[in-house]
Amino acid sequence: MDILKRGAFEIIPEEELVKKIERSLKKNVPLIAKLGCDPSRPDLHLGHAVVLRKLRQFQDLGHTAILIIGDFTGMIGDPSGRNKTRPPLSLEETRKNGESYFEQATKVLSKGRIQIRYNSEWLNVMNFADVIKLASNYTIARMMERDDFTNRYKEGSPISVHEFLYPLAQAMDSVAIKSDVELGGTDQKFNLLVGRDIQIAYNIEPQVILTMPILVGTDGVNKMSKSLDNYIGVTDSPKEMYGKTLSIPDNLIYDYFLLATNISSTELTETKNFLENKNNNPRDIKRKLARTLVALYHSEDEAQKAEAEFDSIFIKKEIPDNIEEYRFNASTIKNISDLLVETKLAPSKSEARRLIDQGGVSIDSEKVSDFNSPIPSNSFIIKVGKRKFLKIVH
RNA sequence: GGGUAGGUAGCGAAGCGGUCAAACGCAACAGACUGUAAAUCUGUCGACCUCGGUCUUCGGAGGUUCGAAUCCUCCCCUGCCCA
Repeated sequence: MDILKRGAFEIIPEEELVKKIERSLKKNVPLIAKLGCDPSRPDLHLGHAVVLRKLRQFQDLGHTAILIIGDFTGMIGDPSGRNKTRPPLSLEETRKNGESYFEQATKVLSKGRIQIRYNSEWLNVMNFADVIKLASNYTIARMMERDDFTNRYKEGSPISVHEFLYPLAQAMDSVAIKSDVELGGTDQKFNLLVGRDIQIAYNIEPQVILTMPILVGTDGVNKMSKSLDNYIGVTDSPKEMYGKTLSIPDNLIYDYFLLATNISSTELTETKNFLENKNNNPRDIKRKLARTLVALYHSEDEAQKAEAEFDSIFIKKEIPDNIEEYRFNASTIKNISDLLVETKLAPSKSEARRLIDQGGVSIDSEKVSDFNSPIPSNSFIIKVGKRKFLKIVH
């Protein structure tokens, strides 16, 4: 129970979870822990990992984890935290994303004691009468309790009727798999609670809900999300992961240790003390955080390398060793600005010119001053901005 | 169904016949600085070329005009009020 409570924001109701666990131990029947995944954005980041890691703990305690891939609900789009209607996706798209989601999720989850279910399995076969029956179990007033709906309504921005169906559809997932516990971020609280109510309406023992805090993104302000580009992806390269971690504001260090790593509670306390002592440089502990994260998703070895590379590029301002290579094709590329566009280092020629004008481009450590400069005839390394390198090979 | 207010660059939001590629804010990008890819400051931020220009944009399609994001017509989308 202590393990499960670590980092958790809320468990509703906690006593019920205790009872379920006791019963499970006595009868030797594992609990069913549910986690719904939104396959509309298939790239997982540390924010998703917070909940996945909690699910992993359930697995480690011998319970069954069920990942619900919302291939069907993905067509609706979760309105949580949104101020806009989401563009709907096709079933095929959500399927495909679901597969990649699973692949990434197993970086955190154990492959044993896990089930994957696609919710189109039961949602796609419901007919209109079934939907009406489902919808009759919930009221508009209760739907409107949700902040995002209320806000959008007050602001006068559109809310489509089908968006009301989202929490209900998600609740049907809980009915279908008879979940004992459902995990989610605090922003999912409403949806998870609807699941409880709908389970009761369908005469199923209601699930306990366990919410995890939302991980703040690298900008230190908003929740971590791909669309805000303040995320650290679970598939990010060691280099990226390390660098992004160092860019988080100092006040997030503790939360990241708590929510995104496995360090022991004694280490957590040490971290806290370290940060509270004004004589310490937070950078030191942040470097440890970055190493820990890289080690978790890659390896200890990679973590060391990433750190060494980071130091060499940003502290000593050297050029990294292993740079991506690009095979140069002389027929279409005449000058530097063409090259920037061709290699996607710049989105357009105007942009390429701007970069050069502003001194953002260099070749073998020499600033490029003229966008019409010819391409050197031997291989060279081109650098754009602070951290984009590309080796051009003839 | 009726009334009314709107749809402008990635987002928010000015503009309401020429001086508008379109103020301003945010985001983004580059530079300086820094332990950092943070903060701050400076610059850039439709496309294309010889930097002086050229071309395509302001929900969509037509029209008026020497000239339209700005006026007119029709259509599509959204909010609000009334039924």
